[in-house]
Amino acid sequence: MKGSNFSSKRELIYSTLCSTKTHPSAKWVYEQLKEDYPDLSLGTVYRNIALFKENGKAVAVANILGEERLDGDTSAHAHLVCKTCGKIQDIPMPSITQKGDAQDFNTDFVSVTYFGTCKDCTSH
Amino acid sequence: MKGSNFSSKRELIYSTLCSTKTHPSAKWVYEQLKEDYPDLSLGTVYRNIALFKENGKAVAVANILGEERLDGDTSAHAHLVCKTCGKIQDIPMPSITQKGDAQDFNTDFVSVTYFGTCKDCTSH
DNA sequence: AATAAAATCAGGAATTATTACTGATTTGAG
DNA sequence: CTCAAATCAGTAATAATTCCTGATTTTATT
Repeated sequence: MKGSNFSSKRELIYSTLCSTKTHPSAKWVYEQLKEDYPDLSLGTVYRNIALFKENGKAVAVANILGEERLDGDTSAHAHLVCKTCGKIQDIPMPSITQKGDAQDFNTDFVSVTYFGTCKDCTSH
Repeated sequence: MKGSNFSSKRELIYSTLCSTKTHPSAKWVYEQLKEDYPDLSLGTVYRNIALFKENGKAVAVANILGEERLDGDTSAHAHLVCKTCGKIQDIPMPSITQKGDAQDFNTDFVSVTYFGTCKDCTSH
């Protein structure tokens, strides 16, 4: 079954994704690792991240400045996204009312994101 | 000033974006228009949609199946996104608690999105 | 209406994020 | 140890999006 085998590269990619609060892009993960693991391929990073998303081990936060930004922390929390510098911060998940009835929709994941401008980009 | 001039193409693109509840991609908008306006360019659609986003006249809902999906309705509402077929539905905006204090963050827009599987994709 | 400057456009090239393919390597089960 | 399945590197291919240039349209001003 896909994604069930052990894979040292997969563990590397996952731990790197989870090692930061910056909500990185796939390319960032690749760049962090390629120094120490020069035989790592960008394609492998993309493929494994796709697996993580399928298996609910990672989520896409937003597409910022053309790059999909990821979060290996799938616990309930919301995000602040600065449109100017692209910085993404975690904040506690606000409590939200139920989305009415079932709506004939099977929800896997709720995303709450505040788009705006961070302090640094406001003051400068 | 950019985006302030009248432009017949811009109006076309905007009205097409607002004419549907399907939350289309830029390419979809282009394809709707190119029949009747064969001298419309895809680049023009992208450029104008970028202006709409800058000016708060449109928002990106999510990147689904590799395409950025848009909404010309910027009134407060939430979305149901089917990961399987890519369909996006509007639902009323749930009431959410404040995001704590100001957090030193100037919020322009709050996005609430439920990712999951729609009825059609669940039953089949 | 005529004109000039600014804004916008088409068309296509260029960029870039992401995916697909292939043959080699690694892993897991017997 | 051996074989099949999973995974990988490397690279080619794809596709979304942006950039560039010269032409057209719009706006402001006569």
